[in-house]
Amino acid sequence: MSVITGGKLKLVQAALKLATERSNLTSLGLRELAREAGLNPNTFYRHFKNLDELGLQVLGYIAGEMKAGVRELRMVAESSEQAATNTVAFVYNYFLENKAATTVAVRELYGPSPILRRALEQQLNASAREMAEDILDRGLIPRGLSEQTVQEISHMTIRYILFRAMDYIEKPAQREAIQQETERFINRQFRGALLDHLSNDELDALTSGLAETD
Amino acid sequence: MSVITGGKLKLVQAALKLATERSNLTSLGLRELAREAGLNPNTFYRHFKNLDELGLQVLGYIAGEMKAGVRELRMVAESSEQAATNTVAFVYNYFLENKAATTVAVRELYGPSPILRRALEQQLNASAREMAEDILDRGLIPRGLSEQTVQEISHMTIRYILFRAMDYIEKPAQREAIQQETERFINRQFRGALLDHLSNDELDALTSGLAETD
DNA sequence: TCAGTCGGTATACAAATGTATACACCCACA
DNA sequence: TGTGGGTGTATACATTTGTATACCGACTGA
Repeated sequence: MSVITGGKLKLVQAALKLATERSNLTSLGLRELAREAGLNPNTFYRHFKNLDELGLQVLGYIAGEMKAGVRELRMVAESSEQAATNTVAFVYNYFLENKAATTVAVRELYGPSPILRRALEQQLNASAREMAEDILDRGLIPRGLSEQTVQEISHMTIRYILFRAMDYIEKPAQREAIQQETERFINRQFRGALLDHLSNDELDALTSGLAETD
Repeated sequence: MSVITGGKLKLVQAALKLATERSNLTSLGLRELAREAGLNPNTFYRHFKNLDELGLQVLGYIAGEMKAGVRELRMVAESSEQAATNTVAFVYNYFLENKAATTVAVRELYGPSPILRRALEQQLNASAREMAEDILDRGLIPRGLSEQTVQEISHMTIRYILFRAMDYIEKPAQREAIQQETERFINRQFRGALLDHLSNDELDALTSGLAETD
């Protein structure tokens, strides 16, 4: 299970910190890193062959944190009726408490290193599958949606929330609004999907009695 | 109107190229840049005070390209009935033809420089407003949605498409799928919004006759 | 014709970087 | 008891970086 400790942990955490406040993982300097970790530059080589290897370890570290978060998330959701609202709030709060990891993930997802990108994408896909499973198992959504549709929407939602989390983190005044907006996003996706197979005319017929009242 | 030419243009294009293939704008080196542009390092100072200023110019350059694209886009959309499909295809194609600018935009939107981020965000917000206006003016969406709702959905859609464009660019085999998925995304948002003010029970009643058939 | 500005170059230098080599301490284990 | 590996340090060095100063040709306007 090789848990990271000591100087190695210091370096990984330093990387996370520096990548957040200055740039991305792949453009960190070895000496810069050692300085932040309070170690001698050469100590780096005791733990990593090069900077790429460090990057992968950092992602592994992030993945570990995220997994713990998701597990906790499931437990909270389990004990709640108003799943959508509470889950969205919880997810954002989770990102807020893992600001550095979230920032790095967002930046590396479309960053310059193919290795890191692929690793992150798989992580996100796994989360989407899990979310879809969860939704289906617990019957949280309107009836009548195929598994494939739920998966697709989960996939979109995960990505949407991840990016939105950056604004959530950095604009405290808008947190409430972002959270509500995200709930609307999710609801619209699922509800809209119920109407996927309707033509525009059929849609008109169905909704002719409705008009937005606010 | 100060159009960029000569050595300055070479530097801006070099920045775009290097930022795409290696990292982000803010981590470029002055000498690296000059080398790529085939110029003496000190020539940089003839055009820019520092690297931040270069970054802003690059964003301006990108914004210019984007604006031209949007104008062209409007003309295409004008002459089409099936607006959604053609527009989505056109937008992705536009990103494809401006790969470097798109990549840099995605990376800087949540990158380390607040200045660049703010500039980009304003650019995106302007695009969203324009999209919303366009949709409302031309009556492209189901009746019954407030202007505010259309704006919100435009906002979400612009961002969604921008990020999705990265996959579109880099995974040719998936382009068709991404395009269709995006169309579903947009339709679901607008159609789902029609049902915003329904409770879950009302929704059940309305859709009880419907079942996904594919 | 000539002075001035613009875009570009050459040279120089202090600072920072990645890395190699050699040394020091601690702990396990034979 | 000693010996070997894991972790950290000190010193050194070639390379690269940002930037300062000075020089050069072309174009422009008086």
